[in-house]
Order: sequence, then structure tokens, then C-alpha cells
Amino acid sequence: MNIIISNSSETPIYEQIKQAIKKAIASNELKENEVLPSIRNLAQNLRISVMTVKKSYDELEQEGFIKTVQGKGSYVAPQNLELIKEEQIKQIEKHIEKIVTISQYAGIGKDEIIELFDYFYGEQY
Amino acid sequence: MNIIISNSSETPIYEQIKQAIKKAIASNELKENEVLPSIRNLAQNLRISVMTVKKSYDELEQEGFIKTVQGKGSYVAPQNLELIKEEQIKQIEKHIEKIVTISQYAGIGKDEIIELFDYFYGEQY
DNA sequence: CTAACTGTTATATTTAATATATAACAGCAT
DNA sequence: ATGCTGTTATATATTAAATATAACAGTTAG
Repeated sequence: MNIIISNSSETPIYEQIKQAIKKAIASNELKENEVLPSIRNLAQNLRISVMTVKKSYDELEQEGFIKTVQGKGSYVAPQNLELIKEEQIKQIEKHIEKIVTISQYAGIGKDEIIELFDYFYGEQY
Repeated sequence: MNIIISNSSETPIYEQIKQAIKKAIASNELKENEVLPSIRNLAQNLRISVMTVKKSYDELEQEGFIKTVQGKGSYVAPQNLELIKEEQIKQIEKHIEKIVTISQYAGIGKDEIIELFDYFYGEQY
């Protein structure tokens, strides 16, 4: 798994780690019951504190994405693909809500948005 | 102009004020050269510090949305409707980019997104 | 059992962003 | 002159984020 963190980003490091792991699970790069990097190892690789990684893992566990066993390590929780997909859709919905709000008070038409959307969607291929 | 700020929001107060004013300008509620509330007055109404409001106004001026004259007050800068619309579109683009990224690694199809979009867009009427 | 990994807990500290309070200063207008 | 405007400087408080360190505890391979 390839986690890249930015020191200067406005999003906290522990949040960047969380997102990277969720993304890896969502894209099936990390499969069910697969072992995650140990917090000590990941901290060393990213050159950050163990506590920062632990915070990420703690929250991921609380949200149901991983399971941690003392002495063994952390694993991708089973049956969470649906969980993640739901969360991703919720995230998408939030973005859409903001887009609709902005477009309305700024007088930007739906057509214009759809054009932008087509543009960005097509660009990826 | 109706500015509502939340003390418990994750977005800073000065940022909430900036967004509210930008929104008011974008929706033409505040017109070109119109006077904004004085920083002292707004601070009193919102029951926050003068310095917090000043920070909002300073950044709004730096971004070209308003003009401030010592002793007189702050005014909506002229010819900024286009400026704002551009900024709004940039914001929308950022949201779209995130949506596309998420949908790609999470295996959510374009159709599904369009459906969500139609739903949220239609809901507003 | 021991060594070398895992995670856990507690404590102390640092840094930066946010927000406040206060006061003195300066410009504008009636 | 009075009473509005904004400006500047200083000091302070609070909180989130991140770090460092050390001692503790579970797991596993040899």
C-alpha cells in the first residue's frame, strides 16, 4: 500500500492516513482480513510519530473499517465493502449538495454543471 | 444581510463570515459599491471580537471582493460578479474532482452519480 | 524461555490556528 | 467637537495536532 502524506496540507496527517487506507480498502487493494502495516512500521516509514498513526487506526476501528488485536496487528474488517461504499456515497452526496447550493445562489445553470462534470469525468480516461 | 455563525462549527468564524459575504455578493443581495456592516457593528451583533471580523474583511479585500477605506467603511468592490462566479466555478470544479476520484476507486458508475445529481438538483424546487 | 516483533497507556511538551480583550491611534463627516 | 469609521499593537486563552519518551502487555518464532 502506498501512503503519501503532505506535511503542509490543511488536512491533518492522521486524517490523510485514514483516507488513504479507506481508499485502499475501497479499491480492493487491501482485501478482507489482510494485515495492515504495523503502526510502528508505518510511523517509521512516514517519519511521523507512532501516536499519530495510532490515532488513525483507532478511528478507523471505531468506524468499523479495521480490527486491531494487541500483539498481533491490525486487519481489514470483513464485510465492510458495503460499509465503505455507503460512506463514499454519503461523501459524494455532500459534494453534490454543496455544488447545488453554490450554483443556485451564483446563478449557474444545471447544464453548465453537467458540462463540467462530463469534462472532469472524461478527462480521466 | 443576514449572517449566521456557529460557534461549534468546524469552520472558523472568520471563514464563515467570509463565505456569508461572498454568498451575499454572488446572489446580488449586496450590490456593487454597497456599504458592508462596519466591523465594530458586525462584531457587536454577532457577539464576537472586532479582530475576528477585521480578519474576514482583510482577507475579502485581499481577494478582491471588497474595498475598505479607513474612517469610512467597507464597500463591495465593483466588477467582481465575474470574479466571484469564477471562484464559485473553481469551487464546484474541486467538488467534482473529488466526486470523480471517489467514484473511480469505489467502483461507482457515472450513471449513479448523475442520478444522485438529478435527485439533489430537483429536490430544490 | 527469550528475542523480536506486535499494540497500549500515560505523561509532558511543542506548535500553530483561532479567538478574545484592551487600548491607543487615525481618518471622515455632520 | 462628537461620534462614527478603520488600524495597530500587545497580551492572553483555548484548542487541535503532532511529537517524544518510556514503561507496559500480548503474540509468535526460534
